[in-house]
Amino acid sequence: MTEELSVLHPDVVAKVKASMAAEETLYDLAELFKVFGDSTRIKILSALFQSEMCVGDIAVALGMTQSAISHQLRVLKQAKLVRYRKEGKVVYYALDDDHVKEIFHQGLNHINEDRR
Amino acid sequence: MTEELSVLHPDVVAKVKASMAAEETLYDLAELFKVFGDSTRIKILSALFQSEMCVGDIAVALGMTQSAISHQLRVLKQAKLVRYRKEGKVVYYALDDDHVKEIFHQGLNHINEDRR
DNA sequence: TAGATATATGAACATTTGTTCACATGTATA
DNA sequence: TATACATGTGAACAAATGTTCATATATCTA
Repeated sequence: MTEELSVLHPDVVAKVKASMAAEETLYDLAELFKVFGDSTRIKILSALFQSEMCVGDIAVALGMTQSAISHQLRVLKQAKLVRYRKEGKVVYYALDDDHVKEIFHQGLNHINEDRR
Repeated sequence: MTEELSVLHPDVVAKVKASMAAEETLYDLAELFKVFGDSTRIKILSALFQSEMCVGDIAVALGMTQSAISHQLRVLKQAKLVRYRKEGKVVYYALDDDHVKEIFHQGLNHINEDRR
């Protein structure tokens, strides 16, 4: 960042900078997408698309360790993408809101478009 | 993955596994979101939201190195999130399609919902 | 043609991240 | 109450990732 960069289009740069969302908002947005950007977490979300599930069953469905799933569920929980309810020693996880589904579907749209 | 996991709800697991998208599709989806999951790339996309821009101006607008921007533009290009056109020695980048905007906005919706 | 400018790229380095392993916590049941 | 079971969690390790630095490539202009 120490290099000297000349501005080719000062008007454009000024207008663009003025129109951009707050630094913090963009950071939060990147953090949100980061959560979607892991195949284990995407698989978990995809599974919960169908119905709520407990931790052990998710692990079996994905062929992964209970511990790995639990770690990732924590990430999804912190991002408010999933919610949970306890029933005795079993914990059931479910998608938290419909934004998850919509973000998911928009992503699929883009991917399918690529394959035309 | 060597541990023994018992299935608590065999019916649910079977139904969920049957309903999930193909492994490869979910992998590609995660790869797509991974591209959105970096604040530099999010800022670049956010900037291009307003108008097309050349590499140097993006660097100035974001206060970052030309090299860093160029590296990230390559990632965005590979994911088909941006396209470019050359005009002499200047290269202008722009958003590739509207899915980018929609995914972006869905993400913002989720974030704003969190702040209620 | 030589030099300046805009962009691209490879290697190196530090940081982040996901899984594993071992074990802690909490709950049901014999 | 002791044991089994479901889940959560910290530390360690390997792999992936983003930036920097140096330099390559391409194009314009004096």
